[in-house]
Parts: sequence; structure tokens; C-alpha cells
Amino acid sequence: MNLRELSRHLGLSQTTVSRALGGYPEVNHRTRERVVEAARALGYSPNRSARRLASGKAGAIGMVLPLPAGHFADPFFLELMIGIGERLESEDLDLVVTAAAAGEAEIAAYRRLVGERRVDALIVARTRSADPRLTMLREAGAAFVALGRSDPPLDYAYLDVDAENAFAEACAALVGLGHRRIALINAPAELHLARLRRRGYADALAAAGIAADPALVVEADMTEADGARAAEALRRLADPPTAVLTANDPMAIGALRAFKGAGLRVPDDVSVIGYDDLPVAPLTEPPLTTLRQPVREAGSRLAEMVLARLAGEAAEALQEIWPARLVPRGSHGPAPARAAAPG
Amino acid sequence: MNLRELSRHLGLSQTTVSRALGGYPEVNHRTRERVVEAARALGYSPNRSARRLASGKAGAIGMVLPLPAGHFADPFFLELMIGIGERLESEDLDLVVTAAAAGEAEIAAYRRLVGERRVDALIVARTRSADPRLTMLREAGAAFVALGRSDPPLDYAYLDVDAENAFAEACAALVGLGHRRIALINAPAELHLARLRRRGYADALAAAGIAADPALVVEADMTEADGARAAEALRRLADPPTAVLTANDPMAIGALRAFKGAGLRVPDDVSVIGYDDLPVAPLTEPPLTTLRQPVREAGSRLAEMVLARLAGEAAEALQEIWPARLVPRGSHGPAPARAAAPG
DNA sequence: ATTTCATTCGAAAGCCCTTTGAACGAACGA
DNA sequence: TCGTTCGTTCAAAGGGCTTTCGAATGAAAT
Repeated sequence: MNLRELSRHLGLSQTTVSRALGGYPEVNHRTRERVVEAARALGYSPNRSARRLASGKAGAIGMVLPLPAGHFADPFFLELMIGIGERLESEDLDLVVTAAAAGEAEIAAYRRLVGERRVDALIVARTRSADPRLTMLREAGAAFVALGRSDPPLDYAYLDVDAENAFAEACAALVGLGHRRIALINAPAELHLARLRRRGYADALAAAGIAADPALVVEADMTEADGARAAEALRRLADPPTAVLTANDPMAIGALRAFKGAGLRVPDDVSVIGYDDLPVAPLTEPPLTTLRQPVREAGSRLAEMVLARLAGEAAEALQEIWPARLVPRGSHGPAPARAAAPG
Repeated sequence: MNLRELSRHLGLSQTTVSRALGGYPEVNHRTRERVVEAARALGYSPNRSARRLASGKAGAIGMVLPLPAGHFADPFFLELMIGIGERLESEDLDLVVTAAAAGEAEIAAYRRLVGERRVDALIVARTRSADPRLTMLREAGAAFVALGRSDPPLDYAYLDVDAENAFAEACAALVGLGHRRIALINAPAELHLARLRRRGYADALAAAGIAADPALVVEADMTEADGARAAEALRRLADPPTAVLTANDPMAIGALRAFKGAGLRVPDDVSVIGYDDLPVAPLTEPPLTTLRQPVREAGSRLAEMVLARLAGEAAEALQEIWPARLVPRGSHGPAPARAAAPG
């Protein structure tokens, strides 16, 4: 059943039927009812491909998933996608997902998506400070919305979480508990969120009059295994930290394991604070103190921002920063009374 | 730059250009080179929508994500999607993802996907014993491939993991360690995998001559929280289990917490075995013994099966069952010497 | 009675590609 | 030499929808 058949069946033109179904105003109330009813009865639904071609719109939003190194990717992305998908669904837009490893393949994937007009706009997650995806999309004149800012800041639409402030707060909380040697297991430097996390951390230390120790800031992939490695390295320092902030929960969980495996007690000997509030966070030993951002909601909002962009709204008017909040659980506590640390 | 412009530029017909780019044989070697070169130089790439309409193919595969109850969905789906996406990418097919809550909305989502011809085929994950999605898709004459079987078995293409055998093995291993009261925290009964898990469990008990105790089989949502609740209920039994199998890792992690929170030692007092081998599994306390299935690979294979179906292969020829293997870690061990439990 | 205008509908022109059927010269075999 | 085949190319017919432009209608305004 296609439009022609349906319109013939109704004794109307395709124009009218199309308009009646499309909700256009210039069609008589009763005619519309007849059309809608007939469409329902005959099981007509417009062919997506034809509609896309005629309207010149892809009717889809794209997203490129990063291929994770190990097995099992970061659940963060799934949560984000669900938020996005939920919102797009109600707008009758498709969410097109592609998987590609960072680098060449990734750029190629984006290029194909926009070049072949497979999507109307893109959502870019986990921005990098100098993000080749963003510059490429901008050069290609493609509409996009990002989760995360970049540096230097471009005038694109973005939603970001104020990780800077969140980390500053977490760090200040640790300072308030007497910690002086606080480490940061950060994400890879190319990610912009790493820069923000570090800045928040550094600011809080500076505000407390604590000299920054470069040895206490290490980078690692955002996985359990790498978090554990980084924590192990910190533990082996001549003057090890009494508290550790990590860029996400998987890393924190890895750190927890590394510390406990080395015989340290958490939080008595060392405090750990993560970021994400994954479902496992309350279930670790001890339950993980972490920072929580509303990922699903962010996904929905990103989808909305895409819609706004496609409706012509200016990118500058679509820039938001959301707060993250500290979820205190059992993995952080007062600084241990140190035997050493003279001066 | 579209096909007409490109062909005019080359002084060739659209037919020839289209064929040259499409890799058809009936075009002169040198002509093809000219065309390919010009397309590259002028940045031509065919319009997806037009191609779809002309070819009558959507060039996309669909998938409907279940909306999780709590925050953060099961990472299993992301891993699956990545496997699927990776394979489709190389075939130049889109993966269209929609999120919908189980029930009406879900069926509506599937219906829209096939009705509007948005996708050529669908991948259905986590089949249920009587699965309304499967019957609907079959009635609609839509091509689909499922991860998981159903009951009664339809002649659709599927890939399933032999959870039955895996659970039987895990259960037998526990019996071998002296356990007699082995519990199963199962997935909701409507999921077919729950049926398989239970069957494997029951078979192993029967083989060992152990009478099945209905009180030892409980159902729960596949989340940490519900796993914990179920474990707590089992622990309170007059004659509690000495070992627990769970339908997935999140539940196992919940069970771990519940047992430890009640002062039980794992595995000394009670053994726990999960299913999935999530990245956190090696990092729990103690490290979780679990069953592992290759999810990413399953995704890729599912994508391949879709391709085969679209190429005309019979569904009956596309039915596979993959093994899962036990990953022994520290959460299971010999049965405790029991004080009670009289003859 | 004439003009104006809002309402409602339709014919037809795309949108950009794929694919069918046919044409054309060159090479071939008889 | 003539028909045949092959290799190469093209014109044209869609595919199913949206949208522009115009026309018909009847009511309201003059």
C-alpha cells in the first residue's frame, strides 16, 4: 500500500492525502479524518526512503561509538544512547550508530555519515581538547552537537558537565578531611574532560595552599585495569598519596583493588573517589564515593539540542553546563595520622 | 555534487558513472579509473536517500534497546551493538537504534521500523519464551535474526549461547566441591534464557541425585539490587544454600554484597557464580567466578547472519549455538562443613 | 452583482539514484 | 561477406514521496 494506491482508493489526490497525514492545515477537517481512518484501516505507512528523498532530510541523527580496547565498552555510552534514542523516538527520527576505532577510521566514519547525507546531524561524545572530529564536521558544514567542550572553544552547540567544579569540590572535601597528598588518576590528556578534571583538582589544592606535586597526577586509560596500574604506581611512590581521585568509576574500582591487594585499607589508609556513579559503585568494598552526572538526561537534552539546531537555532544559544554532585559513600574518609611527613 | 553533475562533467551517462562507481563489470577499465578519480577529486558521494529509494533497500539494520528500569542499562547491549556495528560498517549498512520500554511501546517501535521500511532487517536480543516481537515480525514478513531461542521454537535465524550446558557444568562443579544445597537466582521467567539456565541447573542436580528444592530457585530482575534482595531471601531460609548461581554478573555482585553484608564469607560460607564476565568480575571481593560468552563476537556473527538472510539464505540454515565457558576465580570453593543438615 | 478572500484540493515537477533494454562499433567465425 | 557475439555505453523509466503553483469553490465584502 503506497500513497498512490491510498489516494486512488479515497478518490483524492496524493497531495491531499499526503497533507492530511502530514498534519498540514490546508485540508478539511472531515477529509483528514477520512484519510487518517483509511490509512489506518489499510495499514498504510509512508515509505521512509521516498520521504527522505523528497524532503531532502535524512530523518536521522548519527553517533559514532569508539571501539574499546578490551572487552566490554564503557556503559556510559549506552546510557547516553538510551537518553538520545528516547527523545528522538518521539520525534520520529532514527538514531544511526556506527562503531569505529579512534583515529582515521573514526574520521572516515563521520565523513561517510555526512557525505552521503545519511544523517541530518551528529552527536559527538567525549570531546577532545583539540578534536579533529569537530573541526572536520565544521569544515564539512555538518550540523552537530557535542557532549563536552573543547579547547580552543568553537562556537558549536554543546552540553557539558562541570567536572571542573565537581573535582574541585571533591578535592576540597578531601582537604577538609585532613588530606594533603591527594593524587589524580586522570583520563588521557587529549580528552577535554581530563583537562577540566585536572584544573578543578589543581584549583582546590591551590585554594588550600597545598603545593602541587606533578608526581601525584598520572594518566591512564579509562578502564579498571589501567586504573589499577596507575594506583599501584602511586602507592609505590616514596611519599604516596592518602587520597586518590579518578576520572571515572572503572578506574576507581581498579584503584580500589590495587590498594587492597597491596594490603592497604580503604578508606583508613587511602581514600578513593570515582566519577560516574555506575550501578556497581554502591556495591564495591567499601562502597565507592563518586561524582554523579545525569547521563540519560544529558542524552535527551543533547537530542533536543540537535532538534533545535535543525530548526535553525543558533549554536551559541545552545551551550549548557550541568553540575555533577558528590555521592558520598564509604571509600573516602579522614586522612590517616601519618608517621612520616615531617615539616 | 550529484550524479548528474558528475556524469556531465565527465561527458558520460549517469548509467556508466553509477556502474563505474558501483563496481559493475560492464565498464571499461580506463573509463572506471577516470570516473573514480573524478569522483574523488570532486568529492562526490552518492546520496543515500536516493540510493535507498531507487534500490528499494533501506540499507540499514534495526535494533530496539530495552529501556532499563534503573539508571544505567546492561552493558551487555552496548557490547553486542559494537559487535554488530563493526560488521555492518564494513558492509556499508547503517545500524538504527531505538529505545523503547518492553511491552506496547516496544512492539510499536518494531512495527514502525518495518512498516515504514526504515530497515531491511532487525536484530532481536534477549528473546523471551513466548516472544511477541518474534511473532509480530514474522507476521509482518520482516527479516530478522535473534540472539536467543524461544519456545515453541520458530524457524527463524538465531544465535544462542548454550547457557543450559554452561549452567549444568557450573552446577556440576559445585556438586563436585561437595555442595548439596545449590540455589539459582534466575532471570525473569519470560526470558528464554531463564528457562535454559534453570534446565541446566536442574539437570546437573538430577544427574548428581540431588532432589530439587523449589525454594532454592528464585527469580529477580537482572540488576545488582534485585540480585542482592534475592540472595538475602535465600540466606534467610531455614536451610540456606551453600552455593548460588546467578543469571548474570550484576546479580552475582548484588548477591556478593548481600552475603558479605550479613557476615557470611565468600566462598568459605557460600559460593557464588555469575554469568557474563563483565570487566568488574575480576575486581570484586573475592574475584567473581563466572561464565563467559563472547558477546562482541556474537554481535558480529548476528550481523553476518542478517547479511546471509538478506542474501536469501534460509533461516533454518542459520541457527547456531555457541558454548560459554566457566571462568573460575575466587568466589566459589568447597562446601562448608555443615553443623546442621540432619539426614 | 461584482470583487475579494480564505479554504480546499489537484497537477505536475522534482528529489537523485538504480536498472532495464537497447544501441553501437569492433572483433569474430563461418 | 554477412551474421553473431562481445564489450561498452546510453536513454529512459521508474522508485514513492513532498512541495510549488494554480485553480476551483463558496462565503464575505463592496
